[in-house]
Amino acid sequence: MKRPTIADIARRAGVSKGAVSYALNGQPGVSDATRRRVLAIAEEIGWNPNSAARALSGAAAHAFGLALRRPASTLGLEPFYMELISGVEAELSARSYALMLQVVADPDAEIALYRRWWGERRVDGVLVCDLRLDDPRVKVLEELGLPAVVVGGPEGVGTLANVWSDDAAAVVETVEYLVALGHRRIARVGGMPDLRHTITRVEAWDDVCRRLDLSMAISETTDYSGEQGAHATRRLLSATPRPTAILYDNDVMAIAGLAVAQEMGLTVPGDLSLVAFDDSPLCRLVHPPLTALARDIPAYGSLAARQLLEVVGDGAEQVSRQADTARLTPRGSTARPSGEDT
Amino acid sequence: MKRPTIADIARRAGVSKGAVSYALNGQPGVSDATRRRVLAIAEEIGWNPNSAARALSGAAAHAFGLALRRPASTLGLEPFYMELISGVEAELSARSYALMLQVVADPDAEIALYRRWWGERRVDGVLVCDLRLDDPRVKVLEELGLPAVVVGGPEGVGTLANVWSDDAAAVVETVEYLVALGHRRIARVGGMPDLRHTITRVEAWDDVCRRLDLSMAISETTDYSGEQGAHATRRLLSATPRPTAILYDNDVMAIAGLAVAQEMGLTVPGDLSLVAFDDSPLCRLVHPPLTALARDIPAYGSLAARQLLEVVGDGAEQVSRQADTARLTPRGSTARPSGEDT
DNA sequence: CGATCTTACTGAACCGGATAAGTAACCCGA
DNA sequence: TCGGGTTACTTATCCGGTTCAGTAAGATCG
Repeated sequence: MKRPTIADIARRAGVSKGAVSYALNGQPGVSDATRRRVLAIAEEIGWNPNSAARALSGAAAHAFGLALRRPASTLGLEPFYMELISGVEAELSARSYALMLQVVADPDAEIALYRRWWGERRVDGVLVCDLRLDDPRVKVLEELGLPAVVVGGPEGVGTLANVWSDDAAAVVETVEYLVALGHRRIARVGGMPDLRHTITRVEAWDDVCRRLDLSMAISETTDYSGEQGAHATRRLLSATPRPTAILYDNDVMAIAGLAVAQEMGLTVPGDLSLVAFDDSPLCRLVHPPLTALARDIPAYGSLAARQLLEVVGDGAEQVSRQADTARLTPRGSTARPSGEDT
Repeated sequence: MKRPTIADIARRAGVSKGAVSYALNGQPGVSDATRRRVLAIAEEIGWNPNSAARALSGAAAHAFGLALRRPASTLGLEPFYMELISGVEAELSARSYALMLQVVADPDAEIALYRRWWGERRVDGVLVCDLRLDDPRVKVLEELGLPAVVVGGPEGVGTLANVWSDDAAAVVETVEYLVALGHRRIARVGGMPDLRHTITRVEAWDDVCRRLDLSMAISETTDYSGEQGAHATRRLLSATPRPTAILYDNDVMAIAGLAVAQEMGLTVPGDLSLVAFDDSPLCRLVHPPLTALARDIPAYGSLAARQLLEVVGDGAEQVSRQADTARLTPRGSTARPSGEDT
């Protein structure tokens, strides 16, 4: 029952601990015969290297950290994180890297967690999500020298590496598409206003709406929850005249918006067109299926993981890498506005 | 930049490493004055215990493991895991325990992962989900002596601790409710047939349907995906006569089923009543909102985490603890069947 | 006042690997 | 046949904590 160590292997093989270590790590210094014997014994008694002992001898922790600052409820609902994690995992598990996950309550707790993880040498690097304006985490990570990859940017990441996708282009494409369909009164239900990517989207939205000279272009902000999405939709649809199209910052709010529209007796897409930022299978499951700005989020996570592996590996200087821009995927929730509204 | 060790503290404080260790751990053997001095220095130079060194001296890894065997796509969609994780985290992060997450491809990979985690002393215990019939993981964990808590059961968990909820009672309650509303032809779209909890639900379903002598009681099995849920629904609704109510084994399939019904021109709940097992905010967001068997999944995760802490803590013998039974939460998707169907 | 007990430490071993330095044994060429 | 190089090891040290066995100095007490 006691877990075997290299000393056990050494005793059985009749050689020293050092020789066993060389044999197991493919280092030169032992004969092929001895190496085979050692490996066979290790296999036989089910030996695994004690990661603590390895780490103590200066090796890497072979683990990355990911702190999530969202309440439990939101976490469960939004597919984004889970998809991101599965993408990260795809990259890491192939390399036997572990992912340490922790939910934190606030920015201070997150920073304390980074200090602890790094101090305890539990992780070799971290992934940072939900970049904010003047995000204090960036400076702390730089000071600590803790390798990190920011999922977001490219602005405001300091000297940290990052991966990002061009949300501005996606917003512009969507608005142009809606306008091409004939919409002139459009609205937007956005996420939390202090998040970097929300700011990027708002700016792109304002620019393109001004450029196309739309008669109505309202932006609302929410906390990404279905409740607030529904509430914002209700407010928007109670206005006179009401918008003929709404762009949501995530799929959960778009689905909530769809339910509100149906409940208010509006037909989608006849009376109202809806577009969701981020596409999850949910968008295809509701009726009508939602037009969405699809991003391959697992791929985004994989890219971030690969980048972090690189940063940790060769201590590369800052690298900024761009993921694919969200693809506008028209489905049943968008159409030209009905005549009276045009 | 170099991370400080207790040797650094010892040098500064002018005492030995041993004294510093006693001081930092609240052990007797140092005077209050020295203890305060040591703690102040530790604080000042930003010392954190090296977890590897601690673990090497026989301490716990202060981490639990969770292996997920689902493809990336399903993981992102189903809120269950993320909610479970957030519940687990709520318990663990308060105790500075970390959660190691890894996605695995198949049962063998999962077992190999347990061996590795335990051998490398990376985790103090694991949470096991998706218990199957004759699940090979149980025996391996028992043999390894790796502390574990099965989320499921109570049958088939061997000598492992477990937490479970009474799905059979929930199924019975739901069927009785539908029958009380006047339904006599009901169907069920279930999850993967080799999962323990699916078997439990099927048996309860068969029993109660036989007892109530229903004229139609079909069970379909799926892989929990929205696609298969939609497909099963299409098949069920194409039958003559068709069922007037369907119980789904998760919310994703129920939402897919709702979309299928609407697409086939059936009104919900007029022509068809729907009930979802597991309630996520999604059920409230679609129109009509879905009647659901609500479980507090974060609480379920917390319970499992607390149990694992106990098992690890005092090496308690087998404990089986029951979580709350799913509560039937009627919403807009269930009603008495329209006259012709009764 | 000397024996004993307590307090507050020090020094060293230990955990399980990695690794540098040391050491036999053997081979090769001059 | 001897020096030099290689091979195949062994020995010892290190990583950063924990912990146990000392050990001085001071307090307590008969």
